Amino acid sequence: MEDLIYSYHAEMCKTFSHPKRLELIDVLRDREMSVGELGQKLAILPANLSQHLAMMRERHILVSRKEGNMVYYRIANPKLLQAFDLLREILFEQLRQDGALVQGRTS
Amino acid sequence: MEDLIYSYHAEMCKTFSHPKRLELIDVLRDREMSVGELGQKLAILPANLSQHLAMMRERHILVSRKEGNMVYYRIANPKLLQAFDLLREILFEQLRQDGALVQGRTS
DNA sequence: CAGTAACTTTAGAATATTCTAAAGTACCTA
DNA sequence: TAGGTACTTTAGAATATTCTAAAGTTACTG
Repeated sequence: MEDLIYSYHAEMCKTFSHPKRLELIDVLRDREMSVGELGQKLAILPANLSQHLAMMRERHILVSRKEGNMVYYRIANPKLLQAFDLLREILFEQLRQDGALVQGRTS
Repeated sequence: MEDLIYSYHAEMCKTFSHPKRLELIDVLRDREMSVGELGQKLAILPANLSQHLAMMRERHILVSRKEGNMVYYRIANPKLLQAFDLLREILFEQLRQDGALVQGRTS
């Protein structure tokens, strides 16, 4: 039974295992956006963008809404951003300790 | 530059994209354990367990300590558990809404 | 209704992940 | 130092993920 929960949890985490999907989540942080708008921000082919969006929609990470010709996506659960930010904090703590990512930092 | 951060972030999340690795994190929640002890709890072949542990060690999710014949693993950063729990909360909210996971629930 | 814009889906090649079995290393103990 | 215990590494087959290009769908617009 617990095993099933770990599997669901892992499925959810797979969503976060791709840089472009993380970027999508980050870009959708404050407001919904149309697919076209997302495509402009992300430097990615439309087909590939659509695939990433579909995956996140199926896993209920994103929610979509159709309006005429356009489809708008937004983050399903704002708690997701808290988790996102927490992981990023951990990441920065690691990088600070390891001294990686030193080159190119502006701050 | 941001791209690099998303990549690091995604790399970290790959660690959480496997049920056995999530179970390892959960089992190590309260205290360090030897590899043997982990093997008993997890129903997994030693070689495979070792591979999962190595991956998490390399990504600084776990820390290991050798004592004589045995190797002990523990969670590197306690904030990780906060993120883990937050994601699990989101997961349960989703499951409650979707009505999945209904069969087999004891509570 | 023909043409176009905004997305999505499919197919399939390239790449990455996962698992098992076998071999390897390090340390302890008689 | 021979043998055992605890763990790791390697090799490679099975599976899953990702990307591109091409074709498909839906809705608007003249």
